[in-house]
Amino acid sequence: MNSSIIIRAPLHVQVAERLRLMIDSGELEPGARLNEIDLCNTMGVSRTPLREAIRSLATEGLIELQPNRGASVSIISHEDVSEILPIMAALEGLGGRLAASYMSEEKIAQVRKVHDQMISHYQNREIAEYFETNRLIHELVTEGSGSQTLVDTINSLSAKVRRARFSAQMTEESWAKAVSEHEEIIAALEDKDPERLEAILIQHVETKRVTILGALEDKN
Amino acid sequence: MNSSIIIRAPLHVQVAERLRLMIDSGELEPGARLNEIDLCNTMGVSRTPLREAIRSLATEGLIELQPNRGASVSIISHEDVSEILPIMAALEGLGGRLAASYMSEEKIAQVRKVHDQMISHYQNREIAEYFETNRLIHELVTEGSGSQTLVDTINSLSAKVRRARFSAQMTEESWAKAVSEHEEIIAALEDKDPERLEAILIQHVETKRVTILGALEDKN
DNA sequence: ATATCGTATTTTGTATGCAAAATAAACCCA
DNA sequence: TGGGTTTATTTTGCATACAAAATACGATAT
Repeated sequence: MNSSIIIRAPLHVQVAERLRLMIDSGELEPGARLNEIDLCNTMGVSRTPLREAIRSLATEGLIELQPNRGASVSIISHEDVSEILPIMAALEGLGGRLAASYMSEEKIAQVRKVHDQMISHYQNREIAEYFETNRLIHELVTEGSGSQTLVDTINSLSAKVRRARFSAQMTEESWAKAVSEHEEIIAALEDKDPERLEAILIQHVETKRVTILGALEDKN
Repeated sequence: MNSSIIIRAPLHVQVAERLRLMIDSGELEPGARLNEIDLCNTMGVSRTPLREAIRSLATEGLIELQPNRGASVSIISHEDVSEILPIMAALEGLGGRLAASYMSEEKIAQVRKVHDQMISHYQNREIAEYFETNRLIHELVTEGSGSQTLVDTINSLSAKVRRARFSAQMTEESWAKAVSEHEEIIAALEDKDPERLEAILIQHVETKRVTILGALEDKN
């Protein structure tokens, strides 16, 4: 029996991943039209799997479909951010509350490790690495809730605001605030204090909301 | 200028709607395999739009995809319900909190009207009508939050548990409890008391969780 | 009778072709 | 020259055709 078979994902899945990456990285900017033939050429696939991938991303909300007029990268508005972040706050809060109760010691230690890395990235002003470790912490905490549905739901919302790409314009002040909140997060987690962790996470997302909206203001 | 042009939705959208209905109604049972050719014949469309629709429902989570092995209606497990309902509780709670603050008098009056209808359906033991008005009340309240994203997110989660189809097995007791909670919901809404409405809605979803899990127990 | 191997059939995955709609271009006429 | 209409081109929507994988079937041997 051979367990080293290479299972390659269906093309439409690969294409979807790649499109997600292109949108996430900004290679495909918000509002950009997706020309099927162009994308087929650059990806080396036919229109069928591409179109299937586009349909997927459309139901995820990353792309918008206009009948007979093709697809375009959906634009994240001021209002969208104002709607999405309170929802994320409630969900991250729920995740934290559950995580504080159910997370294993090993998992908590792992979060602590990533937390310390993040702090060091903060001190060295390595913004990309900071954001990645930051994201990872939130993911680990949410995973600690033990609810995959919760992880998925938050991820799906997070993917929409991620494209707002506010990190570059983060002020020294808001950055410091976010870091200090993270100190509280790790403390509440290690103390296994559900209510406190929930409250901090909700506050933390609120801080993020203000930061993002500030960044969007400046741009528009 | 002619505003009476018939804009027909793309086939893949129509097909997706129909599939959703078939899943919702139980015509396609959980676990049922979706044979593309059969479905094409019954719907009178080609495989292309059908497959696009299937991809959509898969990202919605109503359908599961197995590479080279087709799609099947995803099965809602005990664990899924236990994961989804706490999330819905948090979100309905958030929606209620916002609705109590921002909902217009007219909207509140509309909810009251549907509420009274629901009570009368309860008294007449018209279970289907009861569930429909019940669903509508929750939708109206959530809409009252003013957040379309919230409505969509809750709907997407709701769609997954709806298929658990526990209504038939609802006990007289749990039904009475749900109704009495609804009395509190409408009261808190008319009093414009955000905290109370949030608390009741969270409790209400908890009641629902217990009821559904009870029904699933009996079946399996 | 059953297990296994090989073949046939079905079913899914991907590419291509054709029709309809939308967009761009050319043209005409005031 | 500018507005509007007609024609050409591009682009999307849908159907079909072909390839690859999976499943079902049957024959053979034990």
